[in-house]
Amino acid sequence: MGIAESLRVERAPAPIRSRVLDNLRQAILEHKLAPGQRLIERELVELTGVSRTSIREALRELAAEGLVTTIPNKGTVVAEVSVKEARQLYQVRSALEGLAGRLFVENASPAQRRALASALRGVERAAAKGPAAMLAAKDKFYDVLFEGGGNEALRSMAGTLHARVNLLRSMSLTRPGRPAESLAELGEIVAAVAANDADAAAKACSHHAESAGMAGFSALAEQAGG
Amino acid sequence: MGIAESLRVERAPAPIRSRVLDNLRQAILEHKLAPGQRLIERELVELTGVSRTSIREALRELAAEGLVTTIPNKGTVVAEVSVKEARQLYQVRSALEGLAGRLFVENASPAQRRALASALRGVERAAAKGPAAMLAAKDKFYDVLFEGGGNEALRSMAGTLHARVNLLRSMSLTRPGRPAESLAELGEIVAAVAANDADAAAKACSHHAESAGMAGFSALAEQAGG
DNA sequence: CAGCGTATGATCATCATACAATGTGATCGT
DNA sequence: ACGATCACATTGTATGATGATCATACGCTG
Repeated sequence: MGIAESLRVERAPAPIRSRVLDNLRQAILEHKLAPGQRLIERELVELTGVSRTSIREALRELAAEGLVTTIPNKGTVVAEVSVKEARQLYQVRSALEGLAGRLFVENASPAQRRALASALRGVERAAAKGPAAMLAAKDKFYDVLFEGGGNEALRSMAGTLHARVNLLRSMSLTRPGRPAESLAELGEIVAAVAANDADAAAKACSHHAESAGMAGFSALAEQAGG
Repeated sequence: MGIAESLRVERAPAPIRSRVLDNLRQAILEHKLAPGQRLIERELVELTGVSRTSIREALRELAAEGLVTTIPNKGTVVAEVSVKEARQLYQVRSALEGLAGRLFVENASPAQRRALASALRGVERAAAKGPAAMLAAKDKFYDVLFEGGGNEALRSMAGTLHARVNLLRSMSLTRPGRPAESLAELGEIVAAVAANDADAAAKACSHHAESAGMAGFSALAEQAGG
């Protein structure tokens, strides 16, 4: 690290509202706040210790991200994602991940390619430890993938998309056989990257996203049906 | 229209902040507010006649949409899109429009297919009237396209993306020969739709977006270079 | 004149408070 | 049981105050 970076004082005392925003977002993603749950401003004020102004501004941003829904004069609730909406979100996600795969092949550095292979091994190891660990490892895999593609806009859009489908996925990888299938699909991605085949990588990424969506839906259907 | 729709009273007294939001968004898209221009809260208060509270909340949403940039303790400016960012945005857009084309073939009703062909003829007519008219007609074309695909999430993401690249495109169709080229590409989309070939439609849509991006960039390069 | 420190003004960030508008549920009289 | 009415909770908007941060101008010193 050069002296310029080492001396740079972090220009981000992190405005309160963005810390509130981060906390709320995380709480939603971790399902500490369940979809449909009301977010009453006064309660948030008490919980966080910040003023209503800041709370409201944070809520506006969450609303723009699609993580909460605001009903005028009624209030704000954690967004609920219908199955239909989730299907749409997965379609979009599939398209974006296809692009991510292509860009990775086209732009990733050798180190990033190694990191992707390494992340795959991480997922393999995590697969044994249960769904939660595997999800975390997959997030890491995707981090590397999007990072290597070098497209910030893509990464951020995929991120908000991921957050939104996450509202629904409590059941993604709970189907027997799905983890192994998922692993195989990730393997194909890495293989396509190794072969430097952008089209194949795009297809593999897109296919994986689609297939993950399908798995979630059939789990959902079973749950609803049973 | 069924009785349910005909009796539905429009539940939307339109909170002030969302009207402010709409107005600001439109002003930005119409380049009445230029990229880089500062948006000073006090001035916005005076211009709009609403309180700072509402202004700030609207600005937070615009920031989440990527249309403005907020620098802590400094202020809010209309977002500036660098060429690099625009390239990334066009890549994403291309992927999304590819999906849109595929979904249209898969889901659009006969009426919507006719509307698409009709929209194409509208673009042809508008092409003679200059770039502005053609842009408007193309927006209409895309409206039909996304509508027919039936994916709301896709539509809305494409919308915000469109808004963001719009920050940069004053020169998209000003290149000689580009309008004709653009028309031909739209024609291919419609042809693929007529042939019910989802893959071809996806490719045609994606190609058109990509090619529009390229045209914009070379125009930009000329401008910078000359 | 270059460099430094200070004064000053503009603007944002946050907060506390107030009041109006709206929706919700309880109460009450019949 | 039914409808009107009232009370309460919550959001929507406005206002004023205070502190923080940044940009700029100014003046001092060597």
